[in-house]
Amino acid sequence: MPSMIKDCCQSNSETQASAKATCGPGRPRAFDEAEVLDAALQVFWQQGYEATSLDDLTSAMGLSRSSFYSAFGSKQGVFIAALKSYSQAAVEAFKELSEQTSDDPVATILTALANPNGGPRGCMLVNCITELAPHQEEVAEIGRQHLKRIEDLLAQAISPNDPASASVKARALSALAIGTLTLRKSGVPPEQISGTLDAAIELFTP
Amino acid sequence: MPSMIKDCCQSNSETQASAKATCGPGRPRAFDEAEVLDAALQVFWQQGYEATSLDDLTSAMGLSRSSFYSAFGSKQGVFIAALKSYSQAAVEAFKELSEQTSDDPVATILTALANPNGGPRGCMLVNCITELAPHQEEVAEIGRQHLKRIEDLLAQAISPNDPASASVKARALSALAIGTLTLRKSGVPPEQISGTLDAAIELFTP
DNA sequence: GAAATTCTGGACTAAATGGTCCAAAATTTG
DNA sequence: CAAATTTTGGACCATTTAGTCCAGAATTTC
Repeated sequence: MPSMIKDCCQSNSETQASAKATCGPGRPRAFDEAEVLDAALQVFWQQGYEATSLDDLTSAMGLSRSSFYSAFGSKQGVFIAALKSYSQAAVEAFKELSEQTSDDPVATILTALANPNGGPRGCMLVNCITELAPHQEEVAEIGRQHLKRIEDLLAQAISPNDPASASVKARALSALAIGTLTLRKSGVPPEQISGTLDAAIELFTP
Repeated sequence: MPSMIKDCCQSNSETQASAKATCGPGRPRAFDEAEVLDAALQVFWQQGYEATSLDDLTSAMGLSRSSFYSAFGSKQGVFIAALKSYSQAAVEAFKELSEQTSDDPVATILTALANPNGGPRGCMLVNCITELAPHQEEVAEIGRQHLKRIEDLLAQAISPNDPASASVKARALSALAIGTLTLRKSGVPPEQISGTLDAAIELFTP
């Protein structure tokens, strides 16, 4: 029976993935959970869920199969954990962006939405919704929450004093941004996409 | 040496899939190629490429493995054939729609784009671009052509006398429609999506 | 009706899949 | 240093994967 009193370990990342507390005696974890989770994210992002194999994952994460399963339980497990972590980080980044931008925050956010960090891989969550939402309710739910947060951020940017009034417009704009991600994935050159986006922004914000 | 003179068979469908000419003596094909191709399309549409197994396909198409491979060559083979056939049919349908509609053709086309026959499965080509375009250039190319055709149709509807001038607007609108497909897939109720679309149309067509 | 030709079903293969398990090594606390 | 505890690597498993192959049935032309 461990004492459970001392404040535990270096678990600063607080992902809700593994319930295992690595306290007391015994060999400590040799990997940083947030780090390997991000590695898994990159692979899923690049290849999609079905096309990613266990070997792809473990080798990218630098984990043995045992460590993998003991830490995340299953392929589904890492996937959901990675997806949640992605959503959280992405929303956070957009929030900061909108707070830092003083003039024309709408254009700034839209441009960022349409040119995600992932580059041609697009938005991880949009990809996952397309691939999995119809068959995995949990993914659909994460997707809906994510989209909602993005829309709220946009509404806030459009009309800081009365965000509710801009909700429809915000949704339309986010749909527009999402659509451009598909254009990008199909190989349409970035300049053309930027042009399209600029024209749309002009129409939307008179 | 067959004579090669008589006009061949009942091959009215003209899909570019199988090079096999079923002329001369011998048992004729027991299935309609276009029909089974459509069956394959439905499965791919519902499940995606990776998630669809050979057994899924053959059982949906009502074909034995031998017939399947002799007719289509590979899983990739049917997939590409089905995708091309889908694109052709979809573009044709939109063209007819835009020609039949006299007043507000833009709204009509957009609404149709955002509410595809596939229902919650969305647009087959958008799904495939998201899943495969980054790794399969052929799919990307088919996707680009498809999108281009849709955009041209929209530009024509927006500005019948000078379509070129409306190309950017057309692309923005198609991006908007594509985005709403993702919203739909994530489970956003259709009424909300319609509302969003109506608002956007109003902004775009003053 | 006979020969020719093609389709059909099912058995088969080799590889890859997600997941399990255990002995050994490593690192902690006391 | 010793005991306790946990990670680790790799072997292992049953299942599924896309794709091949062949003997027999079916249907054509002549």
